[in-house]
Amino acid sequence: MKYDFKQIEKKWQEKWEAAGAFHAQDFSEKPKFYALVEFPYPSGAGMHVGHIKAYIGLEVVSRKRRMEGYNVLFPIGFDAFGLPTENYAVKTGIHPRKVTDANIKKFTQQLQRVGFSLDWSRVIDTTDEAYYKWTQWIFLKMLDHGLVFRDKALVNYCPSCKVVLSNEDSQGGKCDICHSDVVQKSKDVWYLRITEYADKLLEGLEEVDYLPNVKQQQINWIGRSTGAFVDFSITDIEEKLTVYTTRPDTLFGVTFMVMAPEHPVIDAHRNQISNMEEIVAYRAECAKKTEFERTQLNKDKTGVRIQGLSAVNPVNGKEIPIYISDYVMMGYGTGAIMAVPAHDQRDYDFAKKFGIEIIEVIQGGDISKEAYTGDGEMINSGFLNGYTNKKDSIKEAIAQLEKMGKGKAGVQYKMKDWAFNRQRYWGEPIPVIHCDKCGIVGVPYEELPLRLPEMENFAPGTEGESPLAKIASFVNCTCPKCGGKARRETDTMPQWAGSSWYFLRYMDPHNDTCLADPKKLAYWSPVDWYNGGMEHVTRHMIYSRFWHRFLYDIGVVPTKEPYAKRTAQGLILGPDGDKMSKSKGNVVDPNDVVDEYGADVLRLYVLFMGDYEKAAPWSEKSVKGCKRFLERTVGLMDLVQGRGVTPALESSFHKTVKKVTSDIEEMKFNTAIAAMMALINEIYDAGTLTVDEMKTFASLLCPFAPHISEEIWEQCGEKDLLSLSAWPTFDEAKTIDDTIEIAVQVCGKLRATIQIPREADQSAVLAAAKADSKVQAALEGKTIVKEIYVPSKIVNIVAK
RNA sequence: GCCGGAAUGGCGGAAUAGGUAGACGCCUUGGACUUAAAAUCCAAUGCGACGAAAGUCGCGUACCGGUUCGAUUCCGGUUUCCGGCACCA
Repeated sequence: MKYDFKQIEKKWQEKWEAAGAFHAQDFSEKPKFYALVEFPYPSGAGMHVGHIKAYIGLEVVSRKRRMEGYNVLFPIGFDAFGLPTENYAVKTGIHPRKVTDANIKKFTQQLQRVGFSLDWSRVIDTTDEAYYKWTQWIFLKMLDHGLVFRDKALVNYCPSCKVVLSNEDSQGGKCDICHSDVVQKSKDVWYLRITEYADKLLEGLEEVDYLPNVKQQQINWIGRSTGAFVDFSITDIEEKLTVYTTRPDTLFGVTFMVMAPEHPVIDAHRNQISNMEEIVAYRAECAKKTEFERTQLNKDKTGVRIQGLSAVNPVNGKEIPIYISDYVMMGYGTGAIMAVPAHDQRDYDFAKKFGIEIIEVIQGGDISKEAYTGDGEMINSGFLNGYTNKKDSIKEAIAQLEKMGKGKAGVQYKMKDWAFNRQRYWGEPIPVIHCDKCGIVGVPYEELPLRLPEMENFAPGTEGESPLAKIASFVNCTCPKCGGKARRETDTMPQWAGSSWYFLRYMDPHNDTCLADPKKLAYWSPVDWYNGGMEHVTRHMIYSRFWHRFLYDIGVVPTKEPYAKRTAQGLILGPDGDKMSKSKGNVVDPNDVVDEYGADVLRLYVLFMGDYEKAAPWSEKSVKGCKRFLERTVGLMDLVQGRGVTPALESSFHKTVKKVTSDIEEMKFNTAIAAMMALINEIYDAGTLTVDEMKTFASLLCPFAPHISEEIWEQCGEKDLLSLSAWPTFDEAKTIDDTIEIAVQVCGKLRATIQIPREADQSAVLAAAKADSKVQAALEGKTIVKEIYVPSKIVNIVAK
């Protein structure tokens, strides 16, 4: 038999398609299995091999599960709204719709050439109005439930892209898209109240099976901390200054307070402040710095004392100064802190610079050198003196504060509300109308989808306005409530919107009366296994978990959590060991590999190159090794004779079936393939195998290299598709050898290996070990002190 | 700085409820086939020393130390690298 991969791969892809082999059945009698991979953004560059790696893991699992009798849903779609396409449209004048369609076509063709067992009847496209109708619907539901609000805020603004960016999109002070410097700008911003779901998102993690580091990253992202809100009175004014602290027990060590420069208390009491000019100047200085600069310059503390206002420590009545400094953020806690320089390094640095008193309240460090943040006995602390346990002292401090009416226990999160608008064309229009009389009014549900209007110039307006603002017919409308003249919102939703619920749409992709039929949602939910990149485990996963939990709360979806299990694949690095990127020119195109070696070789190599969860560099040489393996597999056909079992191979077959079966479930694809390679080497040594063994081998190989496996299956006389046939089984008893090899050590050093019957007892094994000539040589002239036998593993004889 | 994860031959990587380190593949070397090359097949292949050879001995899982009959695996410390968060009070 010849290995003509081009002809074989085309043949089987057509047969699978004609048979609808991979279409999921709604409401089948079989157990369901929903495998989800992160749908791609269809960029103009097409897919690279990293995409293949991201999908191939669950592709193998899905193919195996189908053979095991599951009703498998393994869908794909396209997350097609987004800036790169729009930027391309601005540059070339080609409509994003056309660009998107062309890119989707290219991605589809690439995916199909690799032979993925995806259900192509359920493809979704987030830019399809039949899809984004429901994205808008969910937004309106959130608006109805008070989870949407609008606020003027300093936002991250990219002067080059002319868009407002979320904190997540502007990390490191650089725009995620064009990498130019981000500046601060005051804007009206739409927010989703994700912070209201912080505890639910945290609790939900307890019931899901995510990789431990994925869970940990989400916990850190949400950033829950417990502590207390403490009220400080301010001299001569009524208002109190409330701070948040995780260590209320250090209150006796408070020697000053710090507010964020923009704190509203300052403006409210400007008349009492004698150095307002100095404060205004400092504010101007801070505004010039981007958030990135603010956080980078964390060594050198700057600030200004507010002259005319001072605070009173609620536990000891001491009057203390108040400063403003940009090391305190308006966006976390209350925008003001109580400073405990003896036990917080930032406060310590500030106190040293401004010559403020430092009072030690926890023993154990040397506060002449640095702040002490460890544990120890409380001192100089009135009613808290003598406490040595942090938990107890905090508890006592809160109890006392509550008694005095000066404070209460509280919780804070690092996670912020989700800025949910972009001034861009290629996104879902936010379905909201501004009415002078009625305020913000949602577009009526029956008017959805609110379509993206046609236009020709996609360049954003100046000052970060959306291109949609230029279309009068879109902007001008009537208020659905009062019927008066009104203006339509012109901002669109961020890239993350469409991907926050796409996994639900796959369950019922063509429904036009609801986002998905509740019966189908009930059948398929939740996603059994979700695989994707580590870069998406915080933003995308937390956003989508938030949307899903909201939909659960309003009775739309049947489960609290969308994803039962989450894994992540490692990157494929370029042949040079660097991250693949267009600019470095080290990108490997899957089409090139398929052309030269075939889809089965590509699939096998991506799985074999290393631990699936770790990064590994591409190696063309090693690709050839996988090709050899498939050629040797084809070559087995020449050795086939007879039926039944080849005695010399029987145990090896059972062992390999066992190993491949369990390795796939653990995503240890590399060792599964290694086991099949080892088996094939054994078969060549034996020089013969039966048709039945050949078929078993093809079945095992099918999830990895399905085209050649189907071909072999057919050549063995089978009429039905191997992809829909049964997964091989093994007999545990036949994986156990009668004769086992035991290593014999003398004083911990390996001296010999002996063959013994499995059931041999300890004395027989030790006798055999001592009878070995090499062991005897090592024991020569020594007396045996101790003999250790670990059944079926090792003998160690200790001698002096 | 904080939170995760990792470090094993020339290379990608196997093996951890403590038990023969280096499976499988790549590279390399020798041989077979061939007019020749490619492909294929067979053999060798952690490092070092001795030996004509069969072989023998020693050293080896980032580094230092510990527990143990026995440590890549467990414990303490150090270094380096990768990922995430970062003035979060």
